[in-house]
Amino acid sequence: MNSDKTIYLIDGSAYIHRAYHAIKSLSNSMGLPTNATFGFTRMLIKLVKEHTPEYIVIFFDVKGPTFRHKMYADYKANRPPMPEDLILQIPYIKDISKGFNIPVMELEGFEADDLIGTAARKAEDKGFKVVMVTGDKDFVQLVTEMSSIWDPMKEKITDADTVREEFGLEPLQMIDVMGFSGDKADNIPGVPGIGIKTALGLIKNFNSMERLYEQVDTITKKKQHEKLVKFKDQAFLSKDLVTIDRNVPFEFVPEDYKYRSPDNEILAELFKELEFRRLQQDFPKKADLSKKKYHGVYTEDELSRLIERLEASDIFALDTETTSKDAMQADLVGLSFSMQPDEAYYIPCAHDYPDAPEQLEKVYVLGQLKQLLENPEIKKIGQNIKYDWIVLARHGVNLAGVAFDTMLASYLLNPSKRAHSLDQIALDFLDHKTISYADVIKNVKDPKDGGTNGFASVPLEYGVPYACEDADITFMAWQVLKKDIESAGLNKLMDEVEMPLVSVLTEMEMNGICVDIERLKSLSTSFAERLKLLKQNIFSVAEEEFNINSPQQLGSILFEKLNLPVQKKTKKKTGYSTDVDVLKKLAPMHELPDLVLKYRTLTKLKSTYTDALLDLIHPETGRVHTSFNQTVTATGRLSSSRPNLQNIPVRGDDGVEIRKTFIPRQGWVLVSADYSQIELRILAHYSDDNILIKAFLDEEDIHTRTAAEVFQVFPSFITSDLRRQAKTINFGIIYGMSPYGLSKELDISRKMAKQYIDNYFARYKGVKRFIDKTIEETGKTKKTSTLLGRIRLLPDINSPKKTLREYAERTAINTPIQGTAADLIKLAMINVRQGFKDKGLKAAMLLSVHDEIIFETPPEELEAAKKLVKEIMEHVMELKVPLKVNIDSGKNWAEAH
DNA sequence: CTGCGATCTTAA
DNA sequence: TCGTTAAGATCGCAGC
Repeated sequence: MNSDKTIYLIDGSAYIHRAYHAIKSLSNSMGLPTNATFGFTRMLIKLVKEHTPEYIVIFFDVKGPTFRHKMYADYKANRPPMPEDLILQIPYIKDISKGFNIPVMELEGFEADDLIGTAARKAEDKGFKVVMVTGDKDFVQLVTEMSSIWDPMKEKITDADTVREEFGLEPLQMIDVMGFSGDKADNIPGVPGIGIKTALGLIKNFNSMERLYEQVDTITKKKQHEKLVKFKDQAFLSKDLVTIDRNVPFEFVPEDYKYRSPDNEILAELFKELEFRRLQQDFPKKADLSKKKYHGVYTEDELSRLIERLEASDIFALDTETTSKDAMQADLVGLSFSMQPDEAYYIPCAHDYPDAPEQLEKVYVLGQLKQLLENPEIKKIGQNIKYDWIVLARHGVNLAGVAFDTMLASYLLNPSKRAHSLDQIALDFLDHKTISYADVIKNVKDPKDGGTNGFASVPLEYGVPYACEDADITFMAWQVLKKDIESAGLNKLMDEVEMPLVSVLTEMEMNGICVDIERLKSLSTSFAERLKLLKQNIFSVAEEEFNINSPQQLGSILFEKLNLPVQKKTKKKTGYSTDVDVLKKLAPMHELPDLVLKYRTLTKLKSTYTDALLDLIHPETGRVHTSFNQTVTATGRLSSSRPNLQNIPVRGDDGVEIRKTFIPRQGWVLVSADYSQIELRILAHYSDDNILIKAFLDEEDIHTRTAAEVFQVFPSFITSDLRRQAKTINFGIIYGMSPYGLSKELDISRKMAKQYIDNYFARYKGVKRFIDKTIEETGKTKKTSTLLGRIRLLPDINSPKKTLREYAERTAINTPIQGTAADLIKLAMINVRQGFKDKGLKAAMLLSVHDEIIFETPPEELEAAKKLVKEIMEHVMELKVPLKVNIDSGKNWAEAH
């Protein structure tokens, strides 16, 4: 007997349907839906990882009628046909199964249930233990002492004892129960009025359907007796329908189902096409490490030979290894280079661990490399080169000749991707799985003893191949990416905007901005005092102490203790919403909501701005050095982090107090230049709308103009409230707002909101045309683009799912507008920096906040700098309407803005 | 203790 | 179901 052998029988059809409905939206950049495929794959991975089965087989339903349809014409009659976007995924799901090396069984005229029932019986006969992998409750009848059910998604195991415990019956009796109760989903009628509860009771009393009918007259409940008698035939028919056929004619040869490990080659290929990035990493194609020529450079002789080779090549990839991810804090521990595929060099110069080999001095290495690195004629390739640029600059080397950044290239090709790391690029563009940093750092000896010092603590037998690979992959990725960039028509944007911007951002990050530390500290204390009072006040009003920061606890106080009316549930309907809108609505009814609102704004300001800012002041420069990310946003904007200086408060007295803590360096002036109505001007340009264009040419107030058009009132009669409403409409248009959204924002009826929008489009006909045309065009190309040719892929633009499609439509409108604004300000930053240099001005650019550039200048050059910046920004590109820049200066950011 | 999703708030 | 793009704090839960 081989009773220790276990076979897994997988209900494939059930899983693909479940995954399809559980995962709302997922598709690759080609628009191929992948939600069911992904869910199915995740289930298989879980199965294979957690259970390591010895025998395994997947079953699928076959399209078309089964023997049950012959018994009962209406079987599954209320089932809608399989959705189009699921049918498309079936071939991939079968391919995935093949990739896992799991055999697939299907048979015309039978459902997966019957095949599994039969297979289970035959396997039991041969002495196997059986695990049926499914989430379908119909399978309970197949459970025996040898066979159980496992639902990997709910982590639930159902064996014979569980069935007895849960239902109080033997598994086989569940057939009779279901015969009575029927099944809505499969259109099995059962006996009307008898549900699962009643049916369970009946079978507990009578043991089976047959026995029940033998003694049917002993049933005392009149109504129930009547129904049972009347629907007797239907009950037996239902029982037959729910009975899983355990005698389907097919061969069962266990040896055919013996499990082999997955075929990574096939899976890697599939995952790549489907764009399952996380999974792709788990099933890598094997790299051929043997052909790699990676070298450590330890002697003066080796270094000079390497430099000769680098000087002789037109272009090479470089990478730095350091002690920190923060470029402003990192110490250099080594450099790697690659000038041809599969070959790379690492020069360690500060690795420090017990028994570390002797290395070249850092100062010596940089001294030798300086000329090469600062030579603009010899081109350099990097991955996130801004990082290396800053690190090297802090070590006295000013990089020149930077020609290509692989991270930027990956971003331009598809800005919606979450990751543009070298690991991801290697997978996406080279089909290569890199050595993981986690694996390398694992080899650090005695991590507890004295703590690690980042890459400096990595032993060189691991450090050299890792560092070499970085340079090697960067070089090889460049070869692929430069071609992709060219064929996508992105080379101009790359060469004239993104690459030149890197050096501008490098300078800005190194400049940093000065903050008034004393002022910030006293602001923090004053916030703390006010918070203490507020907190006491809140607790006394609530008559109990609780965590005000917890929406959950706040919700139970507001809506359960105080019984205030619930306004809305949270997104995932897990609880009551307590956001600003809700609290504002509740404010007139009770004292508490308003206090909480005040508490919220104050804690936000204190924790996110005052306290966090103090923590991020650089120990040496005494300034705050944000990092600008060039590859995050889907539209082409920059983002800023640690700290995020793009969302420093501007509204409210306390916000202004925070802005006042940003100051120029001693004796200088802070200047802020911002584009006026940049997005609406871009809309005017794109749409060629007469009214919009005229309004900007005449320098009208655009929101007043819109109010006049939409509300049919002369501009001189527009009140500030009407102007406010028009402003909301103007922004709503840019974001593709619906009548519902507008009604909520303006607190008016939906009908009224629709009227406003209709009025808007009736007047601004060009805007309407632009929107329609853009959506139509995007439907064909599946992407939108900005004036400078930046693209964003929109695979869902023709999706049959309304929410997905409409979201894609909104982004198809918004991205060209927001993205073109981003193009403009990026160009402006490049030109302004160049302008300062050309005119010999000392002014230094510090920040950029979407439509605003902030710089500092000595006061004697203030007027010249302002004039230059305004001139450059306003003429960075010629649109159909003029660009307008407001520029102001002061002794802090609040004054300048 | 760490990671992660959900909720909430800040900006343009 | 219902307006775009971001970063970040905190809570509360799951898993180690």
